[in-house]
Amino acid sequence: MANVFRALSDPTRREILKLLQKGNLNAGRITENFDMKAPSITHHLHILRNAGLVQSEKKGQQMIYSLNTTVLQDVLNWILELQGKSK
Amino acid sequence: MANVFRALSDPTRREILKLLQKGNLNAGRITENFDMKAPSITHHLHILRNAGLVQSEKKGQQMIYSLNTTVLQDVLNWILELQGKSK
DNA sequence: TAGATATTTAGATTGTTATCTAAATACAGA
DNA sequence: TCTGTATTTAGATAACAATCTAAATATCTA
Repeated sequence: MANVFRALSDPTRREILKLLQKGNLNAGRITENFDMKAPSITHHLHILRNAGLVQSEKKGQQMIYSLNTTVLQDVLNWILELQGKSK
Repeated sequence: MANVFRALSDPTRREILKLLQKGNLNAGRITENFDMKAPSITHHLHILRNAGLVQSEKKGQQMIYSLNTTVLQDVLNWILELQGKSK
């Protein structure tokens, strides 16, 4: 879960997640949304993938990224527990 | 809200919050729980305070820290929204 | 197969963060 | 007022993270 928290701590990565919420995107499309070079986005995607927050699938020469929110459940529970609103 | 995410991204700080959930503590008591020198804990407490996650009150020569979970609501909503379970 | 496009990898640079030691500040009690 | 205790501040160091350029890899299409 530490990986998830660390991944979420960066604003670019949070914005990537928001983009993917609207639908799957390839790396190029994601990059278009930021004032940043492609390798930097690749780096962020790698961290997100490592945290389990996104999944990737190769489709021809493109890499399609999709959101995976299941790992957020732990984070959610952690916060709820801290708030004393659960468990 | 970015400050909150950044504050939560560190494991020591998350543990501090967990400690404070059980009750208010002065800086010394918090420090006892970690294998770390006092100035480092002060540093973490400063970041937590900046994020609004803790409050502090001077009591004699001690500084009493307490948990404030109200700022977690935004984080919670952000996550729920990403999960598509709200808004 | 050659050239174009999409993405990633490698390596460098820069900025940020966590930690430490030493010193400063604030307060309490004799 | 002096001494001890609690906490923070200042400044240094080392590890980590974000970004870039250049190059490598993979795939598509003519």
